[in-house]
Amino acid sequence: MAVTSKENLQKNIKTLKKIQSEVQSINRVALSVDCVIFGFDENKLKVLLIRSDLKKYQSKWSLLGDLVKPDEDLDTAAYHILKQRTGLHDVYLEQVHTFGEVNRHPAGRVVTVAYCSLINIQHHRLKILDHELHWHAVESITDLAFDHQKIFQACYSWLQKRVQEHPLGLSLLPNKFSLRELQNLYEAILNIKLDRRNFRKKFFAMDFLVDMGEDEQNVPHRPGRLYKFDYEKYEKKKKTWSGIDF
Amino acid sequence: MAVTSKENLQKNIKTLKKIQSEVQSINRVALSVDCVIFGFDENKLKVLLIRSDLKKYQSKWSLLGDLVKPDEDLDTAAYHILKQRTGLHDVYLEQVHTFGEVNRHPAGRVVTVAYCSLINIQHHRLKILDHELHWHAVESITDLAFDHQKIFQACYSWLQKRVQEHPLGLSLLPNKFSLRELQNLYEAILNIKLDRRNFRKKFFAMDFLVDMGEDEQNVPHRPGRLYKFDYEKYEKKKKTWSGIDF
DNA sequence: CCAAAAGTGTTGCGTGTACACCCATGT
DNA sequence: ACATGGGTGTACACGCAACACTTTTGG
Repeated sequence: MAVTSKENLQKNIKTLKKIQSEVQSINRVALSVDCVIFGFDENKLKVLLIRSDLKKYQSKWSLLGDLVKPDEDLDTAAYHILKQRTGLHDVYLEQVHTFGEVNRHPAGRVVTVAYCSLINIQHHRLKILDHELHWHAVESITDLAFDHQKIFQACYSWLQKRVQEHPLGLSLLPNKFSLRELQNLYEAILNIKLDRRNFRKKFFAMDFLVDMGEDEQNVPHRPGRLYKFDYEKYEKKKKTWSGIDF
Repeated sequence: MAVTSKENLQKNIKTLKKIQSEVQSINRVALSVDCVIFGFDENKLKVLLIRSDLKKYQSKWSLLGDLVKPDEDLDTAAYHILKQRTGLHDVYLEQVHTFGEVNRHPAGRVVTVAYCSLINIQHHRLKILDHELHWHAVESITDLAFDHQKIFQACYSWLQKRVQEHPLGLSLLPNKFSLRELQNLYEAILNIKLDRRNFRKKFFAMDFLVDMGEDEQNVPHRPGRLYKFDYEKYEKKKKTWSGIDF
């Protein structure tokens, strides 16, 4: 028993050393995060891009990304990019997928973790921090640098799916919004037309909208009511079972 | 014009070199994949685990994983593990999430990409390749090594959600199965009871089940019909819009 | 008073759910 | 014959989709 224990111990120390040396030696890759940052403006869904600085991709736009430092969590790295590029810190951010094809990057093996972020574009307007940054309508995005087109597409599809089952889309709107704005948002993200009355009924039936007692200002027609979303109520009531449905 | 172009070229070469050196130098981490391999047996959902070989976690079980080699795609690395540990190659495999907390692994910074895999446990029975491998019922999984409990939980939750909107669960059954088996599978994954008649109606209405013209064998009661799933038909008919529903 | 968008209800249809009886097989 | 689970149908409730008119505001 004692012997077995001692043998085990030595064996385990050996195994740990082996793994440590593997970890520290050749089996390493560069790791980056790339953020697909969505905004909503002029009734269009937009994405924030930066002009690529590599010759090979000179005329192309790319996602906002950076290498992950060895002492930095992935989520933290993604937040840093958001903060650095938009000046915003209170944003919706969620990991979507990791892209690790061997030859996806011209500078060597770089595995990248893609994050999807949703920001309120009005807030961002006040702090343009970089002249190489621009908002692009999603329909116009056709030819990004590296494999960023693929990453963008994955995040966009992810958003279209996710927005139907989770109220994350509201992060794209101001805190107070009209039902028209909300509907425009869904129509823009999903690229469909929705019936105004049914949309309204739907959201009121969910019972997560709080009447702010205020109306729109400066519109050339009858002003709409403003609402906010009650996230607390949502968290309590959110469903777990919605039925099998392929 | 020519000057500008030349300047650009030199600037770009410089930038590329800078990035390359960053990629090749300190900013590197070890990368692994971990597979949460689900099986279905005795009407229970099970997970394939291996006895951890590190002292600190001596008595604990862990997920099947390995370091990603510098010239290996992520998906490929996951497939290798499946192949190596189960002998199976034709399995359902999908990336779920990447875990990158700085201190998640005792051997140093290791970022891991979690994959969820579904295998037909009957097939696997024939090829037990490693005596340290065991199937565990999901309810009994409470204390895995490292952060594997968290990874497992993420994959299990992912599966519970995904199985409601995609027929991936059928990968856990034999090619021919009875409706009872299918229902047991869903009840096990979702941990709920379902009405037999409504379940039946639901699946027949989807119209993806093909009657094999055969019945169960060796059951101590009336044998049930056997069906297979028509994946081709599913691929054509699968829905894209199911409505906003939080 | 005109334009433009807000606000409001009803009806039909399809889908989910609850529920009970007869049938086929092995023992 | 009996025990066990297979196989079927109906009725009700609810949610979604289709659809038109009146109201409020600014110009």
